[in-house]
Amino acid sequence: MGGRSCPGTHRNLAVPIYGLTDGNSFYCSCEAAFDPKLKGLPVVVLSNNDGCAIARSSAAKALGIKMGDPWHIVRGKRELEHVQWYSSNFALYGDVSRRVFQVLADRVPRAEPYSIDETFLDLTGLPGNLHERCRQIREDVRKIAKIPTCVGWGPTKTIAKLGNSIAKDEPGLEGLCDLTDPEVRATYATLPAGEVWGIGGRTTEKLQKAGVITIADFVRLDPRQVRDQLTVIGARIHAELRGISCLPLSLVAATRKGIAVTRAFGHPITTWCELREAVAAYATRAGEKLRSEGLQASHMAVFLQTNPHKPDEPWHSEQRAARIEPTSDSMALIAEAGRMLKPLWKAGHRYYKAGVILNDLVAQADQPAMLFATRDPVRSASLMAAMDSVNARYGRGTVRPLSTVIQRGWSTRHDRLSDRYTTRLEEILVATAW
DNA sequence: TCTGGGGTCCTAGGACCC
DNA sequence: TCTGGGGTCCTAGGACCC
Repeated sequence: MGGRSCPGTHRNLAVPIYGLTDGNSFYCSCEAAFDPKLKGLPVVVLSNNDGCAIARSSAAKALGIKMGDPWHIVRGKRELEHVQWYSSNFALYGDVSRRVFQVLADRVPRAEPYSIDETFLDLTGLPGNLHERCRQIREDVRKIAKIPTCVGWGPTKTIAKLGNSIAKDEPGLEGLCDLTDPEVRATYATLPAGEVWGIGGRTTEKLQKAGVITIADFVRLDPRQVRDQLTVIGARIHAELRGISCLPLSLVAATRKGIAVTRAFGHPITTWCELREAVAAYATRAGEKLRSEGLQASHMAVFLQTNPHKPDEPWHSEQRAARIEPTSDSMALIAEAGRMLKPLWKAGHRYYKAGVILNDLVAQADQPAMLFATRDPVRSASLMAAMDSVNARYGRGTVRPLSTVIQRGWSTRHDRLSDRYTTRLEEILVATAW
């Protein structure tokens, strides 16, 4: 990696220093934060449907459990009997994430949340010993939010990110890695280029064919060549590794560009009836997400896939997309999704996964009709929580569970479809002509 | 031999990230 | 039997317009 660039132009300005903190095995650490006896044990957090491992504690990693391992295979192994496994609880992880961010934001001039477990920090011009400062921040997060982290820092975000991953891999560094010094960076330039943030599998392959193996090899390339072969994205990474900051800290939370609700069914679906029910539920959920953020969507895509893990069965993946009237009304979304899905569905296929994706989001014009659609006879906690959040936003009683409505014989406020609450999915499907 | 060309909008698809 | 669910950004190419 090269030295710092552009010296002297802004002699009066301090050299920028970016930090990156990252929660170790974040989801597992969240579970352990609420159940301290998990500390040090092999813990695994599973994806939706408990399909595969999406987080492993270090003890679980040591047992050889990999990211994305299908749980039905791993579970059967005798030597893994004592692994503690959890279904994912994203509401919990979101809460912990906000707490961690608050601790960080209170301790640096500027902080940018990057992902559920990562935060970029502005460490520019801080007085005193930076290493000691980062050590203290890390300690505070562990004490207050109960989450172990690593911190890396350097002159650009990409270098900070690299520092963070080095801090994670080298126990001797005690979770801290300072890459502000070009000479220190040079000692890590023998790492594979694929370790760099933004250089994924495809790019690594491409680079290898050109004889580029290590970070040092990559940095040595001619910038124009990088721009030609790897587009502006590659060019930015290349510059950042040479100490030229191209990715500024952004303090305004980016407005969301899209909303996706996609899911594997858990078992193959063959009938139109089952399929429409699943996709109607996704569209309903997508509408809830829109409304909870005060947004409307004016573009929708729907897709349908068979199982990609069955090489002997033919694989189909079909998608349809179209502009729609701006809406956040679940009813309208269900109707649109149905219209798009119908020509995609074919009898005889064993469908594995489907999804509804909303794009071109705009601020909501006015309040849409509320819809509470579920076949679930159980009032699950997540359902009640979703209902509460709608009511908190639009006023008490805007939505209620179906059972309450029936029980009390209420004739309730209307929606666009009929003169009473439409809460049963079957009715919605009939009414929207699926 | 040589088919206008540039701008803009839209979509699909690729690549990467957590 | 059972294999994640979200996101972002960029590019190429077609349609359309002048």
